[in-house]
Amino acid sequence: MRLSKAFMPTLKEIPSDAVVTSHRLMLRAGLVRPLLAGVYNYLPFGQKASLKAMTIIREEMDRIGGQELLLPVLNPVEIWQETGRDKDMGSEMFHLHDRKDRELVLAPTHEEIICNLARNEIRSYKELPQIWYQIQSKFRDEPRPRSGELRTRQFFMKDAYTLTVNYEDLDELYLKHREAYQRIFRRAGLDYFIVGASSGVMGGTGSEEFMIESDAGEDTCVLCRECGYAANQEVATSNLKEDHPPESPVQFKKVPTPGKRTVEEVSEFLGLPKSRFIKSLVFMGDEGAAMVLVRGDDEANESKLQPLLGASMRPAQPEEVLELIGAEIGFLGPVGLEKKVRIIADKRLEGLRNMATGANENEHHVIGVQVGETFEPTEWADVRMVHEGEPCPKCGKPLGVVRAIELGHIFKLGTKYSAAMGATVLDQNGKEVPIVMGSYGIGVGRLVAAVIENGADDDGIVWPVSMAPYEVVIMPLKIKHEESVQIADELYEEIRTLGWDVALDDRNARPGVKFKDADLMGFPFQVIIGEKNLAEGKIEMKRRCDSEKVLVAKDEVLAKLKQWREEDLARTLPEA
RNA sequence: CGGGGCGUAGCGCAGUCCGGUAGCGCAUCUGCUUUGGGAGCAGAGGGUCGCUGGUUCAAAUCCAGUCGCCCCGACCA
Repeated sequence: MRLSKAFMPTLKEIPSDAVVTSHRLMLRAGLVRPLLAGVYNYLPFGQKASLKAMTIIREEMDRIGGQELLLPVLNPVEIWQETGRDKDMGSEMFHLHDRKDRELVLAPTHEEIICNLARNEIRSYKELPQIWYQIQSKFRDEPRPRSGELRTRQFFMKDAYTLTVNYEDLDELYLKHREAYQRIFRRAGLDYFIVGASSGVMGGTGSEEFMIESDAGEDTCVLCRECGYAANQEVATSNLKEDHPPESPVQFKKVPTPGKRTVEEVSEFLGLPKSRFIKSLVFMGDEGAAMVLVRGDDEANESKLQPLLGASMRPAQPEEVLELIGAEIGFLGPVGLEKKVRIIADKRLEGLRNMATGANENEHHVIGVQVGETFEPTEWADVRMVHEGEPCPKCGKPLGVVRAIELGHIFKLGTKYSAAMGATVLDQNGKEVPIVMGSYGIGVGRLVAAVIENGADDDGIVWPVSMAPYEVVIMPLKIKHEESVQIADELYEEIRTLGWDVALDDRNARPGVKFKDADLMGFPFQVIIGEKNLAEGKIEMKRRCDSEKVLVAKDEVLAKLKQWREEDLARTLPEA
């Protein structure tokens, strides 16, 4: 690529509304431009980086036997009604109407379409297993697009689906995807980790996410540096022991607490530690209301509640609470409600003595509550949020909490979709069984952004060779100096014949401009051809990742480039 | 959807409080000089001040509405 002809609108100044590093750099380096909230133009250099990511993904998917196909983005809404996901997705799905006023949607994912294809075409277990994948635009009307490429409304995604006749085969293909993903992220140069995750609206029997640690991330993960336990905070657990010494029971009693609603306020008012409170939260779910109890110094984890309360779960409105219980939020408690409402108590409350909680009467609380005696919850569950420093559930060492970017998510779906849509095959016994499915996604734009986020410095992007739009830039510093230009041209042609992606900065620009752009755009290797060095038969080379600079003779440039390239690729080599 | 901020030239901003001829830097175009870390001089082009309505002799500026963008939260493969 001759940069004098390239469309590469780099920015000297930082765009004012870009906050996260990757977004700023993608704008400044001329990779993307916004069109509307959460929708971006990919300019040539951005597209080239995406293509590098897609190539890695394709190679690794093909390696495990994946077959690439392409499914339509435009879907009839009816197919989504079959599984009820048109409702589950709600306004996250884009809806539109065709000229005959038929309702269509833009696909946010493709389980239904895959299922439809399978039920039409697959009859026998002998045609299974199948691994199908595609790389293509997804549309999701996010409530709040943000952080540049990290959360958009239209984005490229590699989504893969496995079809098997039983769960053993699913487990095997799931593991294959897990390994393929490890290779993909390794090859992109990312220091990823894998966490157990919540399946959310996808459903199914288990899922794991591929994360990289980053302050720009939207997920929070709990990690044990000691034994390697890792989980999304949505599902993380810890091994907290009860920390209250045994003591003799306090008399159960109702006490006035005028105007004191929060645990904070009441605890100060009554002179009891927050850990002595039972926090009572009311949620609405698929089967009506439920009261959720956690200790006063704990937080309820709504992701853990979702499986218990169903897809429609949401916090109850103040009016709903008042109608249900007869008291306002702030004065709620489980005592006396056992017959009236489902009570889900966090396991940490089990057996606690002398607790305080709301009296279900405005301006009053009760003290001397003995859990299991004064009231008995409907069920026990782990519904609390795990925090930094709590003991690891596996080894007991203190847990760490980090922000992370989710790059990939793999799901064991089971038969949720195939059963709902009648996608069945005949098994070895001639019995009709629903196809067992798995689904596996990687956000391509997010992957590119994560690589930038991961490797940037004050001067700009630092691409690994594997992801760089161009691996080398040749920079004749003075375009009017014929010898510089001639040598630059020769090197450029020579490197091109190797099949490398090489750029020639033949712009008639001052050296400073070329240096700044080269650093900003993150070419892994710079070949700097200046008049003075050339007079001594030397050419300067700079490696972007560690700023190593060397002066070499002209005929040594290629050897040095090869060496650097090998070293760089070795860093991103997946384990065998 | 709740809270906050911002819309003035391609980009970054001032001007708005206190109404009175549309500004600055960078970028762009022309010419000359310059060429190892975002050049210098001289000249030039470019703006319905997001949009609609209102107040006023007069609105970028005041009032009302509306649209868009960003941030925090809610939500979320």
